Formats: sequence, structure tokens, C-alpha cells
Amino acid sequence: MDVKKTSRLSLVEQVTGQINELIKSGQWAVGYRLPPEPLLSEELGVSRNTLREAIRALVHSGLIVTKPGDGTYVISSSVLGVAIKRRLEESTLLETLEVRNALERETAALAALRRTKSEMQRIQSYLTVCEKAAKANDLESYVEADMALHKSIAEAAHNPLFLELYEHVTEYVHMSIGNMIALYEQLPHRKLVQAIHEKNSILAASAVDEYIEEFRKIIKSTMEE
Amino acid sequence: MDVKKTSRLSLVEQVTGQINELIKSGQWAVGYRLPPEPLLSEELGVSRNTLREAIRALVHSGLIVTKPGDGTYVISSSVLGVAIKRRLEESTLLETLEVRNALERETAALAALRRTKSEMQRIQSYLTVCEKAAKANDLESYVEADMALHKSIAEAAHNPLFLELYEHVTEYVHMSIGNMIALYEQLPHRKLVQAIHEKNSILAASAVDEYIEEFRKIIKSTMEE
DNA sequence: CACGATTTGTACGTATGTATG
DNA sequence: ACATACATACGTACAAATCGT
Repeated sequence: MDVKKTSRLSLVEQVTGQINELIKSGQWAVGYRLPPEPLLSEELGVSRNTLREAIRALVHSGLIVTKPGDGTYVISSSVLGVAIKRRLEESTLLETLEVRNALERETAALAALRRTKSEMQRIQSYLTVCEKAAKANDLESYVEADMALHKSIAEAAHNPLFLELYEHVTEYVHMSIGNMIALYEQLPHRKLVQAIHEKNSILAASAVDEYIEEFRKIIKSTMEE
Repeated sequence: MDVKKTSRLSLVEQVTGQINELIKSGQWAVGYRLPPEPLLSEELGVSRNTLREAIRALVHSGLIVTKPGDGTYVISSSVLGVAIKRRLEESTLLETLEVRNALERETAALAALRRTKSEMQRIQSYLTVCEKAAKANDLESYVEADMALHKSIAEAAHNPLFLELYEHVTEYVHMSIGNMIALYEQLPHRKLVQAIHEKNSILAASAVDEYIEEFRKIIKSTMEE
């Protein structure tokens, strides 16, 4: 019967896996407050002690936090994301940027080859928003549109693994540099979008190199201050 | 005094960190059998329960396994490595290869810019071994030399973060394709090493693209069989 | 084949700190 | 300021699994 299966995967591991799936699938999004332990343990059909153990495991892996007297909350949706973030914390910003560069260049090149028509439209529209925000000197909405633009490009590469890695690294970069980012030159962005529109992967890659170089200069000059 | 510090990092987390460090630093290498829990808990100055919880956390993150009635063994040296491996398991081989391609191209380009003289010598010597093995049709030592060659190139990029990501991804690729790899054309390898020797990063990148394309063809033809 | 030594797994009990209301 | 509830840490005892003799 199930005896061997049960012995192969302990009850705690099963519960951990279930909760992990709920978080990864987005049903329990970041910020979500988990049901109280007694209720949740009943729903999952396990004792409260077993559930508590599973929760501790997930806390250790960095997906959730427990606040005594309050509740437990989802703080991250991906174990890989947490692992990358922790590794990035012991690297310099320039090292991280080099990795991001490699990921971004490749996603851009692949997007140029694979983007669909509707994806192209999304990319174009984000570029427009981006340029408008830059013109209006609205830093906040610029950053937002900029991230959306790059994400839509990464999505057009049609490689979910790539997308995930790119997002995790990018998220960390944005976190660590905060808002010290400037409204830099928009020409490379246009160039990139144009290259993707023309399905020219080589041009797309070189456009990425161009604005990464711009970006690097800004970082370096900001660091010297 | 220490009161605030103690509240900031729980005992379990401290112990987890200590063991993690021992493993990461190589003092407890893969395959090592940990001291029995009673002994280890005494050495670390914590109760067995506390130690056990730390061990559970490390088990969950995939660094160690516990075998009832036997002992606890180290099975991996890097949490990031485990996280990447687990994520890669739910990706297709072609998706993974695209990521590896991006990482490898960039490390090659950076190596061309940054390699020292002694690093260049190492790279050259591995290439020689590689070519000899190919000539002798010795698949096993070819694979070994090939991996050493690429690793030495990645090391010459002088970016430890890049090196680590590259190694984890590559390791998984080699694991999943096993020995279905063939002794493919050596010309791109020579080209790559030559480009690094000349400190020509553009040529190095295109050389990588070239043999990755070769590799892709082999994979595809093998998959069709 | 079986026994005993070793080692991890589980359970319960207690004391102390700590956050919430 | 107090009380309740929860988290943390420790100790102890016993159960279950494994390995070698």
C-alpha cells in the first residue's frame, strides 16, 4: 500500500512540499498571511506539531516568516530566489552586474528571434511609457516602466528558466542600488526595441551592451561620491 | 550586552551557519560523516534538540542527509548549487543549455580581457591534453580535460560569482547528458583559446557560440534517436 | 542468524524569554 | 503595567533503525 511511500517521504516533507507548491504557484502570494496553525493543520490533515515543523523548515529556507502573536507571512515565492539573493549578498555590485549583463544580453538576443506580434506590441507600449516618464522627469514611474520593459523582453525570449534567473538577479540589483539610478539616455532602449522589432539578435545584443556600459558608468561615478 | 544580538540571530540559526561554513569551506567535504549528535552538540555547546533542528534545516536545504541508525552525511557543499539543480530538474535540456551558453560566452569574453600569464599557460596545457585525448579517442579523459579547460577559462574571468553559477549549471548539464557526448570538432576550442591568448573578447565570444552550436546539433541528433 | 552497540527519531516536561493586546 | 500566548532552549527518556561481530 502506501506504507513504503510514506516511509520514503516523511509527513513533514509532504506538508513542506504542499505549502511550497501553494507559494510557488502564486495561490499564496508574497505578503499573504497563512491561516492560523490549528486551522491549517486540520485542513492538511496533520497534527499541529507536524505542521509547525514544516513551517520551521520553510522559515529556514527563507520563504516565510513567523511573527509571534501575529501570524506567519509569505515573504518570497522561490527558494532559488532566496538562494541567489543570499549568494549575491556576498558579492560586489560590479560582479553581480556582469552576471546580469550576460543574462540580459542573451534574453534580448533570443527575444529578437522569438518574439510574437503581441509581445512586440507590449514591448513597444512599455517603451513609450518609459520615454514619457523620462521626459516628465518622473523617476518613480520611469523605474517602474523600465523594469516592466525589460521583463517583457525577457518573457519574449520564451525560456522560463532564463526569465526566472534574470528576474532574481535584477531584483537584487534594483534593491541594492535603490533609487540612485538616474534617468539615463534613452537612445539605447530605442535601439534595443527596434532590433527586436527587426528580429535582429546581433543588434539587440550590442544594444544591451551599450546601455549596460552607460549604466556601469553611472554606478561607478555614484560610488566615487 | 549580548541580549539584543541573541534575539537577532537564534541559536539554531547560529549553529546552522556554523555547520554551513564548515561544509562550504571544505573542512567537511562531500561524503564526510558528521560526528554523532550527542558529541557534536557538546562540542558546539548547545543541546541536542537545538542541534537537531539545525540539522533538519540543512537536510531540507539539501546539504546533508541523515540515515537513522547510521549517521549524518554531507552530500553537497553549496546551497545555491542544490537550489539551481532542483530548478534545472524541471527545465528542458535545451533551456538549460541556453543559460549555460550565456554564462560561458561571457566568462570567455571576460577571460580574454583579464587572464594573467600563468592562467593562460594553464588553459593552453589543458587544451593540449584535450586534443591528445581526442586524437587517441579516449572519451573519458577527453571529458575530464574538457571540463578542466572550461573551468580554467571561467576562473580567468576573475568573477567568483560567475564561476560558481557556471560550475553549477555545467555540472548539471554533464550529469543529465551522461556520456552521450561525442568527441566533437576541436577547431572551435583552438579558436577560443587563441582568442583569449590575443585578449580578443569579441572573437572569444563568437568562438563559444560556434562550438555551442556544434554541441546543440549533437544533442538534437542524439535526442532524435 | 541473532544479538548488542551505536545512532538517529520521537515524545514529553520545564524553565525562561518575548511580543501582543 | 500586567497577563496571556507563543517561541526558544534544554534535559531526559525511550523507540526504531542500522551495522558489525
